Amino acid sequence: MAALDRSLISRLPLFRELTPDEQTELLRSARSSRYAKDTAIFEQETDAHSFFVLIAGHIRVVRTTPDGQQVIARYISEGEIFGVAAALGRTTYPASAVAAVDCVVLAWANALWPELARRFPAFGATTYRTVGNRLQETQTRVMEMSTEQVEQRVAHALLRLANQTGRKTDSGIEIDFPISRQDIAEMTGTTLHTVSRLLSKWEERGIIVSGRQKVTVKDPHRLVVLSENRDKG
Amino acid sequence: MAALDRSLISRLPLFRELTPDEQTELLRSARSSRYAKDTAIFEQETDAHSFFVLIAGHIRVVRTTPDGQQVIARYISEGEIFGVAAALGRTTYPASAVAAVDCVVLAWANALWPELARRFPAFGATTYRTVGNRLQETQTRVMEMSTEQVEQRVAHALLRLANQTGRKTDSGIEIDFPISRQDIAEMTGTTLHTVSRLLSKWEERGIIVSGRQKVTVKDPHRLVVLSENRDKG
DNA sequence: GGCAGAATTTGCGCTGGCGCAAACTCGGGG
DNA sequence: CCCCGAGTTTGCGCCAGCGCAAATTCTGCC
Repeated sequence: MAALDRSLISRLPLFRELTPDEQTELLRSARSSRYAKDTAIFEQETDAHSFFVLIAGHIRVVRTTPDGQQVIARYISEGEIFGVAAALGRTTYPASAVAAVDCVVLAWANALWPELARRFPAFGATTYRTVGNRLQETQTRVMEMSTEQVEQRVAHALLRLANQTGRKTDSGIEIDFPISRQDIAEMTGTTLHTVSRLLSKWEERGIIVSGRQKVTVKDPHRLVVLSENRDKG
Repeated sequence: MAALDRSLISRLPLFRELTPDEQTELLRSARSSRYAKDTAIFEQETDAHSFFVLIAGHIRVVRTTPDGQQVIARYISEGEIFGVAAALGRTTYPASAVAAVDCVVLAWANALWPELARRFPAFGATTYRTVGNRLQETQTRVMEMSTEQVEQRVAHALLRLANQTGRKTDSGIEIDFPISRQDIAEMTGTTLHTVSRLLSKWEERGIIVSGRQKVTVKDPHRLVVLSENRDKG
């Protein structure tokens, strides 16, 4: 394996508080891998052996129900840490991680976590802050599913995707990885049919443009209105 | 304030890995308070000043939407740590904590967290394990809300309550704090009307008995069947 | 012991969104 | 360049569960 270059991580918030030497040291214990689109980085319920940082690409975190239905827990963007079972004392991964596009990933063996967290406190702290954010986001999602209509939830989901992974184009903010109606349905607790109908309606009104596995938000503001308003359908 | 007795916490899993001396030391930096039923230990969005351990009672963790609707994030039982904003680098509480019955609570100033976590690694590790469990539970709840019918969700919620806080009586497993139909609705994303109808139906069939702010599970097994089965209404 | 208010039950009508099915469209591999 | 299959759109019928409303039953307080 080639030595990993510090430039891989020096720009990422997760590592920014570390000195160059520390960054180099942290990298020395990591291994890097590529994952082709639609391959799994790890699978739900399997023994957690490593934790990861996404260097390039997008990852879909998916939980599968006992009867095989899938729910998308979240998307991971570049620079984010994921699969942090070790930091939370878990022995298995509670979900699967699947490359949404070709990805580059750094991995550390779980056994290294205690030492790394001790040696680089800022790294540990950032990780736990991330966990805290995800817990809150997940609870927010429970709230949305409890109190909002499907239309509001899908609007919220698109806005979140646009913010987190949106790429500005001349026609609007494009979600920069392939995402199907089915994916959006699995993020919002509805069916691909309902998502399709909503996107069609919004496209008619010029709020978005969408194609096969592709959504571009043209008018975020009107989407915000939809996400807040129980009526105004 | 009277000195806190080590017997308060020595039986709790959170502290069991600590030596008696360590337990005493940990207690020295804590303060204990009582909260009457329906009073708040902390409020959503306010500055997080402390983290807590519940010594006696039951606590409801509630999130309120911008338009005032409430969702119950979880119930805290005796011995559990809660309000751990500090450990996750948050500056405000993401939810409110309200005493479901009269409660006794230990509190530590947030500023103490780093030192305590360093000094008592087992304490920190247990806390993070708890956070990990809650994250997973919350994601499970998202899954349930995405894929299950209301009847299944309410059955799941009752089973969870019975397991976590159930008290065995001669007539079944009684949830040992006052819980209204409205509360159950806020846990499962439905309305008190629907909960009431379900409980009535289950009572007719002898699966539960229920009264005002009270539910006793008589036949957990049939409740499990209901929680798993999309039909068999 | 009685009363006011809270919690619960139950009826009824309506509808958002699901399930099913069929048609259509697009993009990539052969 | 054409074909195949995945992804998407759209129509249609139905029903779980919500919203509203009213009646009923507790229960804690005075």
